[in-house]
This record gives sequence, C-alpha cells and structure tokens, in this order.
Amino acid sequence: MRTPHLETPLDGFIVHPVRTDADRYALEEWLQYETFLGIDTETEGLAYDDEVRLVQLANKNEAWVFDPKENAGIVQEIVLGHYDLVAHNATFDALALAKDPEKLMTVCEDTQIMAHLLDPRTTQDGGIGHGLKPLCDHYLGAGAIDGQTALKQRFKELGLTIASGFRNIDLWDDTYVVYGGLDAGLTVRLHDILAPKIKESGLNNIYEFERHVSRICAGMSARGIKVDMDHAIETYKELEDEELQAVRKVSIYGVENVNSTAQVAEALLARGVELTEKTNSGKWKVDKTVLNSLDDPVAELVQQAKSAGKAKESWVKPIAQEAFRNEGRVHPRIKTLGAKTGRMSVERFQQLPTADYRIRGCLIPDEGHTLVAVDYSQVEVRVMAYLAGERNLIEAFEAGEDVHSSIASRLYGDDFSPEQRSLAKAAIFGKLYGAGPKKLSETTGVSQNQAKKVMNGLNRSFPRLSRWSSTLVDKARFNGGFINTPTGRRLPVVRGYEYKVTNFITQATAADLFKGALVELSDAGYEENMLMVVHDEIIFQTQEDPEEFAAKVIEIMSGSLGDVPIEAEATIAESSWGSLYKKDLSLV
DNA sequence: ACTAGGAGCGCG
DNA sequence: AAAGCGCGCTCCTAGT
Repeated sequence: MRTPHLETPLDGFIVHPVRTDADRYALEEWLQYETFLGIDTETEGLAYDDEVRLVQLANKNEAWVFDPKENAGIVQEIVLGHYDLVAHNATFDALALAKDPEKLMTVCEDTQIMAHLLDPRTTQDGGIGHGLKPLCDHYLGAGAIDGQTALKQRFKELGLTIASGFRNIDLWDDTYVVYGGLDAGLTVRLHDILAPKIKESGLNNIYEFERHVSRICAGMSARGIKVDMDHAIETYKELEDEELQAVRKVSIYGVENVNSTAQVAEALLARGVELTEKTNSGKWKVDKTVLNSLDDPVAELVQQAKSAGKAKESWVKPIAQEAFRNEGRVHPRIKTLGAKTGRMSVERFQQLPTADYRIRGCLIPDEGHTLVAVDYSQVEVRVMAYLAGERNLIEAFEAGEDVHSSIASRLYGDDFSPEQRSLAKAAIFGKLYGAGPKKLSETTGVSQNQAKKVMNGLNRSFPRLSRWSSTLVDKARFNGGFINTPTGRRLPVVRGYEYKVTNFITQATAADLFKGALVELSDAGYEENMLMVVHDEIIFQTQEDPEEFAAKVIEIMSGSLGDVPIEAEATIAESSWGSLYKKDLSLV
C-alpha cells in the first residue's frame, strides 16, 4: 500500500512520506531516474550527538521523506557519495548523517556558501541573509514558505517549545513531513537560481575553494578533540569554589548578583566610588576596564566572581558535558564563512581563555600523540604591507627581526625605549583597524596629543598606508558599496563607514591565505592531523617526532605574498593544549 | 514562557 | 572630520 502524498503551499510541489514497503520501492524507482537531488535532514537538535530523525530528498517538484533507521541502504549510498546532491549548509547534514563526512561533501553543492559569496551580509547587517527562509523570500518570492516558520507554529499548537519540538514531534506529523520535504525542494530551486549567479559573477573558483575548505573543517568537527575528564571536573570544582568565595565576600557589600551591572554600580556608588562612564543606553558602565581602574574590594571581588563564573559556565561545563555524551571528545563546529570577511568562526571552542590555562588544559591529544600549534605571525600586518605596497613596511618584515622593533626604530630612531616599541605596536594595529587618536590614547594610556603624534609619525614613515586606505575608501564609495578582494571576494561596505574597508580587505585576504594553507595541508596529507583552527592558528596532533612534524608543516604554511614573507611558527605542547600557555603565567 | 537587545567578556 | 575590526556565549532586563 502506498501512503498518499501530501500537498504543500508551494505551487505544484508534493511530498511523499516513505512509510511502507511499497513506498520504499517507489522511492527506489524514483531515485533511478534522478541525477541531482536536494537533501535535508531533520535532527533531534543541534548538538553533535543528536540523531537524524528524517531525511528528505527532492527535485524541484517533489520530495521523498524517510526515516533513516528504516532505510539504511539509501543512507549508505548517500554517505558514500553515490548521488549528486545540493544542501543548504552541507556540513550540518553531512555530519548528522556520517561519522566521515568527506565523501558526501565531495558530491554535495552548498547553497549557503553560494549565498554568502553573493552577499556576505546577514539580515541584521542589511543583507539578504544566509538562512533558507530569507534566501527563499528574496530569490523565490513570497510563496516559498520555509519549514522552520511553519513548524514553529505547529510546535505551538502542540504545546511544544522549539527545542522539545524538534526532538519530540511525531515523526509522521503532516506539518513536520511537509515542511521537511519542502526545505529540500526549496534548496534545489535556490540552487537553480544561485548557481548561474555564481558563474556570472566570476565566483566559481572561490566557491569551489570554499567547498573544499568546508570539507576539511567538517573532518575536524567529526574527528573531535579528546578531553581530560578528570582535569575538567577538577577545574570545574575549583572555579565553582573561587566563584562561591568571591560571591560570599561581595554579598557583605550588598551585591547579591554580581552579573547585575545595576547592582554593582549601586554598591560602588553607595561606597562613595565615583563612576564616570555611562553606556549607550545611559546606565553606569561597570565593565572590566572601569573596575580595574578602581581600587575597591567590591570591584575586585565582582571581577573574581564573574571571571570564575564565566569560565565555569561558558567553557568548562560545555566541554565536560559534550565529552560526557561523546566518548570523551568535543567536536568543534566550524563555520567556514563565519564572518562577512570570509573569516572562520568556531562555535564554543574558539574563544577559550588563554590566561587561565586550566581551561585549554581540558583538551589533550589522543594516546601516543603530541599537540602542535602552528600560527602565522603578524599575518594581518604583513597582508596590509602587501596590499598597500608599502616598501618600508615590507623591508621591516624582510629584515626578519622583530617587526614592531623595526617600526619603532623608524619612528624613534635606533635607541627607542620598550614603551616606544609598545606604542609603535599599538599604532600599527590601530592603523589596521582604522582607529583614531582617541582610541589609540585609550588603549595605550598616552595623551590624545601624543597619540596623534605617533599616528602622524607612522603616516610619515609608511606613506603608502594612508594613500592605500584613501584610495580604497574612494573605490568603495564609487563601487556601489562593494569592494573586491584579491581573491575575488565581494565585500560590502556600509555607507558612511567606508573607513572600515581597509580592515575588511586585510582581514579577508588574511583569511584566504589561511584557508589556502588548509587546502595545501590537506593536499599534502596532513588532514588527519588537524584538530582545530583559530583564525590564524591550526592545532595539530602527531605521532611523529613533534619537532620534525612542526618543521614540515611550517614549510607548507610559510611562503610569501608578493615581496612580503609570510611566516608560520610552531609551539609544541608538553601535554594538554593548556600547557602551551603556562609560560604566559610565569611572565606575569 | 519566550524573545530581543544590551552589557560584558572571551578569542584572533 | 573622524570613525579600532571580526566573531560566540552567557546573563540580565524589559517587553510580549
């Protein structure tokens, strides 16, 4: 008996639930004639160990929706790359379906990557956005209702929350099935519109590049990183204790909740502390900088409590919880197009504190392996030197010594002081980010007048930097708010904020340099060694002699950008990832 | 009960 | 004329 198909709100689009043997035969037959399929999965949730509940395959007119547990053969063929596919965020579906996402991703186009390359702005940023819903609204018109919106409504009717809905809704609930199938079909229709646009816009090379990068990073997600559970639990307890003690002490001063800025401000004012800064919404500002400038026990205790609480709740607890459910490993989720500049972002494990090395100390290599971290040194400044064609800065790098010292000697002569070196360093970073004298004086503590002098000096010593920025700003103004990077990425610039282009293009170029290194490392056979990426740093583990391994990897990652040498540096961990940061503490 | 935005803090 | 950039996560607060 065939299960009747379901109608959908999308013109002429139907959905076939696959529930009986007859349904399965019909699906098998359909698959024989289809050459290109949209794929989507519905999972219990977003965690690494959440299981796939439904798989949807579609062409632009119909979708087939099946339970992967009852159709293991088809799932196997998908995972082995036997069908040409398109998904919206292929990484997610590939990781949900397979422990080894490589083969699937090799044959799977990705409309999310296409969308990001065509317009990297989020909806909040004034762009089209990268979710299936906003993209369908924009490219397919109003009739194209995506699954999420309708499902939310359905969950409400059933008295379910979003989280519990995806996990608990009846597998064959009509709305669930219809909109699941619809999403796969919409992905196909979106692909039919976006793929030609990618070609027309000359973005095909970078699209294939991004797909390759996403494949490599999905591999890292799947591999995961081993967790030292004993250490994690021990650290959790220590942090809990630190937090509790500070909370107890500060409550004597009337602060019941250290995370309430209002309470903190009130307690400080009551003690006669003078607060001077306010936030945008007119409340007293009591952030780290403000609290650090105060010599007051409340300020200190609040900070202690907050930082211990943050470390405990944001980092150690999630690591321990995930490892507990996933055979002692954490699986970072890497968004290869995390930022509009093309930079990657990593959910949960990117911003682990470095100062408190107990946190990174939770992450350890597999048995018999050593962790090796390799990062690019001052890569963005180098990229800026290259893009601006600033000879003097390039020479500073070619000299091969400490570049900030080279810059300082250009500004202050050879007998510059350590303070002047720091100032030079802050100034070049300020240049990179487009800071003014006000900001520079805030970050360095020198007067605004002095900051201005430093910046003028920098401009005199490296004249091409300023000329390059103003040319870029003009370009952005006359180019419809978009500029192109050397790798062909299109970067949007908000009107009135054109000064940001210098940072955007530098960050984007550095990101592509880094992604290029990932591809080279993969080609050279080092993919299995890669565990994690952090902007311009790769964490490897190796069974080889770590020194030799590091040398080989550095060789691959190093190179040059025009005349600018690009250098990578390695640090070898004695034990955990955290052990790399212990030396920082001894310096303090 | 849930959501959105602000504030704050972590990373490069 | 001047403008520090890009992220993710948690907690609080106010609004629905």
